[in-house]
Amino acid sequence: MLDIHQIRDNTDDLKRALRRMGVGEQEIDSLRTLDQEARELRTEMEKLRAEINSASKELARLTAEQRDTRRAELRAVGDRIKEMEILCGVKEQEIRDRLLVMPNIPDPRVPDGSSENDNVVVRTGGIRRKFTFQPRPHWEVGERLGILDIDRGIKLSGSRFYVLKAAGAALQRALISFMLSMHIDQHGYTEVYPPYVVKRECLVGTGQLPKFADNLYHDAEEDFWLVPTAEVPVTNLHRDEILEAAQLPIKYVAYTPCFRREKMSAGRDVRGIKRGHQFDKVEMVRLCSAADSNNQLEELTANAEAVCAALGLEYRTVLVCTGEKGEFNTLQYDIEMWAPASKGEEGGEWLEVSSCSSFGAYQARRANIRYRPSAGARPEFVHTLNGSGLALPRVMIAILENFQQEDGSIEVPAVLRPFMGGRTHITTS
RNA sequence: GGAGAGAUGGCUGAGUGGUCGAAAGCGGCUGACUGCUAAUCAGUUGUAGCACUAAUUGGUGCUACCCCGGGUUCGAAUCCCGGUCUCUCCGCCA
Repeated sequence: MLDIHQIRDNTDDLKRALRRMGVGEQEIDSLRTLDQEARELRTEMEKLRAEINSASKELARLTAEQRDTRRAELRAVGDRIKEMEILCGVKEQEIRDRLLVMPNIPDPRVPDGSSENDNVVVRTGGIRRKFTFQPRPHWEVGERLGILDIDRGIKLSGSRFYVLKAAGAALQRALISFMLSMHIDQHGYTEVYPPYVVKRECLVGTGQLPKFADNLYHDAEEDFWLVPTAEVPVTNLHRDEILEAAQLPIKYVAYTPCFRREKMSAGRDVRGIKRGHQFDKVEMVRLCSAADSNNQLEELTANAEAVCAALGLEYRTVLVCTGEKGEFNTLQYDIEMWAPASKGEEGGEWLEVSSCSSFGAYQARRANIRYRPSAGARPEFVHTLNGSGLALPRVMIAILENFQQEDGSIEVPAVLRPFMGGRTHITTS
């Protein structure tokens, strides 16, 4: 969330910046008024409380008779404080609630726009594969080979679930192992195995709550929440902590399943395995100092691109526009892989396999993650970043569609073979 | 799941209604002494909010914070209620 001081002291700059994210000026003005009112109340209350405190100290030294009259007066003051406390509490809660859903200030580099057509391609990699036959969509390739079973996924759990079998399950597992190894061994990340179920504070910390509760699976009995991304447990590892400057940057990588209700995308991407309620992802998370976060984002994005390149798949990196990016990040790069048959009859499309974002201090302020710039100095909020490295189903789609052979088999990307017992092809037998 | 014990500042740990933001020790910082280190001695040492002050990274005051949330009281670390977490013992279990 934003710092209330920013709203107080830099109102005009803030208005200008947030207008790009669709926040009206009156929204900020009313927040300012609310803050002003709450502070006046709070100041008044503190004065009254000071009166009681000093009077109470005297009271201890008075005789029994002297106390009685004074007591009655003080009790009346106490009652007034209680009334004000309630009123002030309501206002302060309102401020907090509104700050928690207010978007972050976008980086000046973020392009304005309302749809993916306004995203800017900043890099491309790999080469497009040429087919001597009509490539089939992944659901056909997978079903024919007996490695993908969508019908039985639906039987077990309903729409947007699927089953991977035999070499399909092995391929996904190989991808996970390969990605983790790469980030750990070549990119210097520390692997984390976090809980897949977290408390509500974690989701408030990274921003999913309160605004996006709709997209989360929730166990009401224990108030447990299934993680929609490893970003949530991993970023929250250092919630309410003060880190040493020497520890930064911290680089974590975690493989987890992700659970999402996808209510908002009902009817979209229903074919195949592109969008499910449960999917696997390898996620990178970084915590760093404010001065370092630009570099950290470039590095993190490069780490995700390295996976695409190693697999030998065509990809591109886009700078996401104001209307399409996450509301709470400052800057977002999406990495997309080309899937030649993912739209069935209509042909191919770019699939988002990674989203790499920098959040500035926005999440750190929510989750209270700080660091001490030098010994004895005041703690400051860290900057947080995260990015997929990568999301499994879409990479599976890209592999199934790009590496399919005319005979219906799939060539296993060379870098994955060591993780699949040296296997070079997935065939029906 | 059952029974019991506990939660205090960076750490250990006292404190059972006012003089407690909190003893003592450790640690940290500053200074003195010493050729250096160590030792010793003296001083100092929590966080946040707000107001005032306009002071080249400050100063003064007030408020809040002794796990969290309520309550009693003129006054709560201390008493009462609810919750969370930790530890020990028993049970169960991959």
